[in-house]
Amino acid sequence: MNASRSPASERPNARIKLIDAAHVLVRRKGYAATSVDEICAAAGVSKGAFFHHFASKEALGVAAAAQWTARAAPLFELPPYTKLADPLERLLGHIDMRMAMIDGPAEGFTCFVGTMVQESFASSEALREASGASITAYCEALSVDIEAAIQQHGVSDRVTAMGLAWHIQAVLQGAFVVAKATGDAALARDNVTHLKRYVTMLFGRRESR
Amino acid sequence: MNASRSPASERPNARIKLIDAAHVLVRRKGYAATSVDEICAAAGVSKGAFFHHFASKEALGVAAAAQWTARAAPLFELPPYTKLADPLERLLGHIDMRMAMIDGPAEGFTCFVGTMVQESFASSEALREASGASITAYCEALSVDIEAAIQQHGVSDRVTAMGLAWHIQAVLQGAFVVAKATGDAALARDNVTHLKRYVTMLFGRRESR
DNA sequence: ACAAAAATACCGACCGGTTGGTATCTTTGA
DNA sequence: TCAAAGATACCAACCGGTCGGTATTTTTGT
Repeated sequence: MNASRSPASERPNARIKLIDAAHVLVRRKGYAATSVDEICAAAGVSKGAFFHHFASKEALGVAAAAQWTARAAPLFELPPYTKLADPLERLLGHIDMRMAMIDGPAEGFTCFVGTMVQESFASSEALREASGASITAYCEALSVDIEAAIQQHGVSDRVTAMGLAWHIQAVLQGAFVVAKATGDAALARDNVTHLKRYVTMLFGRRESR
Repeated sequence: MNASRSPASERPNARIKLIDAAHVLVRRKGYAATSVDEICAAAGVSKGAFFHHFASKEALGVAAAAQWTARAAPLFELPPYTKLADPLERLLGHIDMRMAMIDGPAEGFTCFVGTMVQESFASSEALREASGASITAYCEALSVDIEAAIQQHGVSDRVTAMGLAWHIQAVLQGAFVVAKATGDAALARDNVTHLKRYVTMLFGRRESR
């Protein structure tokens, strides 16, 4: 039993630096336009190190998608509103937080896996699957509070927790496209305002403020 | 006065074949991953012809974005629901039509400019601008009926015609991302159902069906 | 009316640079 | 001591783009 052993090859430094660099560069330029050399340069790591840790550029993409999921996890635990008693309040708090994140240049708030899957869904099943898994994990995390809110407040027929979670995800992804196309983060935030209004109306609340 | 003269370099055959091929290939694989050679092969045209009609790959992207706008125009004129008297009914009919279009493989119903702008917004201002213009044109066309519906039916405060048009656009773009990530067009259609429910609620209608 | 001239459409070989990936060597740490 | 981590050098395929040239159509001068 060697306790000093890292659990699953999570020790090395170059590996995580390469993944971080991929997150930055792919969000800015897309997956195909980002070269391995660029990622290495941004990570301050040699090309030999890259192919020591990853069998291919595609393998890096898969690992970066998994890391993206891990990176999103704190969003569901850390913020103050996650301690609220009412699950609907927690959900609306989450939407507010996602809206507040949409600020500055688009490459700073857009979704790594959302960007990557747009380019790879038809050409790489491995990348598509990894991206899909990351997005699905986000929706499943969201659906916990949504399900509780449905139990507590009731909701219109034919609305499921996962269905609404996917809709929230879609509005966010769509807002990112709008931000990229117009260069205007405020326009993207307006979409999330519509989303919040929809959720509020769905659960039969008066519109606040 | 020579009446047989074509108006503005719209005559050649290779040009439109190259743009059509670009629409197909970029929607399937993305802009960066689609090579000029591939586009030429798909169009059945030589590389020399490509660079005769377009100064660069980027110039083709700009032209293809403009053509994408032209291709979308009939959506606002042809369908039967565009003849309805109530602008809200026309709007809901349009949403229904967009939902019905989401079927089969994702490359068949997703948005060329939406895909392209995701990759190019930070690396090519020309492509970003051309894509943004195409999306904006769609929103402006949508906003005509929305504005009329607001006048006729009234709507909650702080909702503008263009703002709602952008939201509709965002939900569609987001639905495309969901379809690509999951490979499930039905999941993408569910998002548009949420959108239709939102619009219906916004205008104070009872939910139909 | 008609040939010369000019413009347009198109071709495919070719270029320098970049791509993802490999082979080999050196360093590090326990 | 020895395997993992990292670096250097290198490769063949492919990239966007150029080039010299031909075929066809349109314009022009008389």
